[in-house]
Amino acid sequence: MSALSIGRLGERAGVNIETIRYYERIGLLPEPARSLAGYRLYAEDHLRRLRFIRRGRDLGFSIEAIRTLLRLAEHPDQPCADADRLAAEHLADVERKIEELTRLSEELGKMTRCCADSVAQCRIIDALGATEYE
Amino acid sequence: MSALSIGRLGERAGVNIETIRYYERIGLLPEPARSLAGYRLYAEDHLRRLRFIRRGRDLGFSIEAIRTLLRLAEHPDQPCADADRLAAEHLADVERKIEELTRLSEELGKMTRCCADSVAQCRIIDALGATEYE
DNA sequence: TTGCTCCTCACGTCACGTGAGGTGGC
DNA sequence: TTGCTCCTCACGTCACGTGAGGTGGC
Repeated sequence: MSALSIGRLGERAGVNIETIRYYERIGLLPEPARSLAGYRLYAEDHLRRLRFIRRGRDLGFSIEAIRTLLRLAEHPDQPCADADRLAAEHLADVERKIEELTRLSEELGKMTRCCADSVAQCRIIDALGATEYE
Repeated sequence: MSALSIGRLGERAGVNIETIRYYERIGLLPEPARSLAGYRLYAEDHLRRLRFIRRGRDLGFSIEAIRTLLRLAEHPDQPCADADRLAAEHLADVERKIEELTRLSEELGKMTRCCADSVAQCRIIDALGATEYE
């Protein structure tokens, strides 16, 4: 059971060192023990928790959502309606964003690969209202 | 040709007042004339420019991209290859983001509406690695 | 001694929005 | 006088990343 340095922890979890310190500052990751020189010494449980956080971030959950999910994960006997609701809300957000971006890419698609040769005939500048300039 | 107050300008362009002052600070919108009391007095050209900026933002262009597009719009005689490239790059960004979010929504879709009743069997917590906790 | 890891603290990022505290105009 | 608009300036947002200046460990 050797302790992990912050560098090793970051490597194993795929998380930047400063990000780990940031998670500690905001109370997402518990403060680890320290060596005599003041180096952080992490246990296996820190690694599990940090990986949990990272997967949550990869899935696009906010820090506050992850905070809630971590609390839930610590109480396996409780109902998981909260987790279900968090995930459903997040999914709805993601789907809304996809719709928005799809509309956007259609707009942009109309504009690109257009240009005759000069800005005066440019559909991009045109779409932004540049024809009102002279 | 009456001048517009910042409030009227914001209304007509659909832009928040503080955002207008921010655009002025970063040099995106030229400094307007001032009344004796120090109130900003905008001309029609400011309105056109601000609408151009707003449409660009609505299309998801960065401030720096808009800065370039504005410069291009002021030179209608020049080739518009730069505008074309900016729009194409932006479109590629948007499409990449759509793909990412689509993958993400598929992941989330697998997780939601799952829960038997307790966190112990929760697919959401499970997916985040909570089973490694006990 | 060298080079690496670690430490803290402050500031930067992006594009704004909010809030404090005050003044001018009808 | 009232209420509205405007003014400046500083700080907050989100989730970090970077950089300064320094120290410990092999």
